[in-house]
Amino acid sequence: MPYTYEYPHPAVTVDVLVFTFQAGELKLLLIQRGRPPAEGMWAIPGGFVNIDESLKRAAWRELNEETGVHAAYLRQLGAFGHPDRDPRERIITVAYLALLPVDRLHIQAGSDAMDARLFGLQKLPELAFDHAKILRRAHERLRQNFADASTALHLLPETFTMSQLRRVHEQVLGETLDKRNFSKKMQTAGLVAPTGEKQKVGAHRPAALYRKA
Amino acid sequence: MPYTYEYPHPAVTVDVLVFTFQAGELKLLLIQRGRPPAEGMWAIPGGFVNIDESLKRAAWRELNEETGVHAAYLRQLGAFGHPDRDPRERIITVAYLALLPVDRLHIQAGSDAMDARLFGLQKLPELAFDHAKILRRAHERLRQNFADASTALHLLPETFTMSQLRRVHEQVLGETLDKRNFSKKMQTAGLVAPTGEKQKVGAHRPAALYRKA
DNA sequence: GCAAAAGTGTTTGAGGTACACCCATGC
DNA sequence: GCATGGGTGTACCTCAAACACTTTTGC
Repeated sequence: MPYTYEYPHPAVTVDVLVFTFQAGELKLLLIQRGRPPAEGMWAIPGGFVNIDESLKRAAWRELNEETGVHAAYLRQLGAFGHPDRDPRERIITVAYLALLPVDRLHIQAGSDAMDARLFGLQKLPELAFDHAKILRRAHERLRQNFADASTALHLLPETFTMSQLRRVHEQVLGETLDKRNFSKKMQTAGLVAPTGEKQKVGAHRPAALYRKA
Repeated sequence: MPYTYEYPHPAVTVDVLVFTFQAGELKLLLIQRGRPPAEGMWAIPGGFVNIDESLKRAAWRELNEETGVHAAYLRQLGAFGHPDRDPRERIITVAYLALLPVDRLHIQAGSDAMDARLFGLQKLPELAFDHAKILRRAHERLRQNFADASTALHLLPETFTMSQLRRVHEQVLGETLDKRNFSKKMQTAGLVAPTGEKQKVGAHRPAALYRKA
């Protein structure tokens, strides 16, 4: 108990919103809390920032602990610090946004979690603390970041079909996009290159595969 | 000395980047530090977050202490938390971006400042701590926010000329803009309305005044 | 009258949007 | 053969960009 200060200090955590794209849906990684407060509730994964660790480094550590991932699109979303957002003590959290392809993601429930799962954004459980607010801000931010169309590529595997890429955009923007216009735009923008391969799934014409250009 | 914790806690501050537009230039409010560390150096105004105060509220308090202003455009820029960014102890700061018209700004050097002044962005002194880094991020963010052309209006007084508005944009974007195209865009976007008044200054044709529409 | 900033229209090109039919496959 | 999603081209329109001369004022 040796850490003493002249003035009260808040605790600082990082929370990482891990988004990926699976089964035609944009999904978010949540953990089920294994201890109080909010035990049993679903929450955005995160943890305390070590005293000699940068915020970004703490975010990488948390991301790695939950997913095994070392490299990904990782951006700071912002700080959330309402005085009563956590019942234990004053906790300020810095939220990060991570985008990564589902095939690189190996979900591991951290030591203080009962479970960890991906949830479609339309099928989310009730979230602990102020995490619903953080998620709303993340979603707004995603929409902004998708103005740069290359952002979506971080959510997909090495190769992907044009429909998959289009569905990522559609789900983030919350509107449907024209197939022809979308494909034209991606190609003339030089964002994707055809691999020459095709992907056969289901009772329909195979789809051409593309890679990030 | 009564504040003890089981684990070390960082201190948390808010810093407020106050931008305004004066004498044809985009300016930033800086304070000259009146005590160590970095005594005598110029810095972005800020201070510690009270333990029962939200981040936003702390930012408003700091803004008000330095400028007397209660209402302004105030947005969170982000958190900066390198472990060695302050020599005293681990301090994480949450930076805010404020835009306000110069005629509402009443600069008051806070209690721990020797001086407070506006600086043109091209004529900045060397900044304390990691404040140059924070400023770079603020400038990037300003450029992004100016994609919404109405943002610039927060920097100008109630009435203004088209040239003033154009110069705000030019300085944030770092490029010159075509007079005719700019004026057309502002008016067809419905962002400004002519007041009917004119402003006579200097040996040239008077400029029409506009207000926010 | 001259210097200094304000004011004003037209043309062009690029990119975004709307829109409908045939193709390859599995069952 | 039929259901399913994949793939393709054209016409239109909107908006951004380029561009030069006249006007009003103070000195």
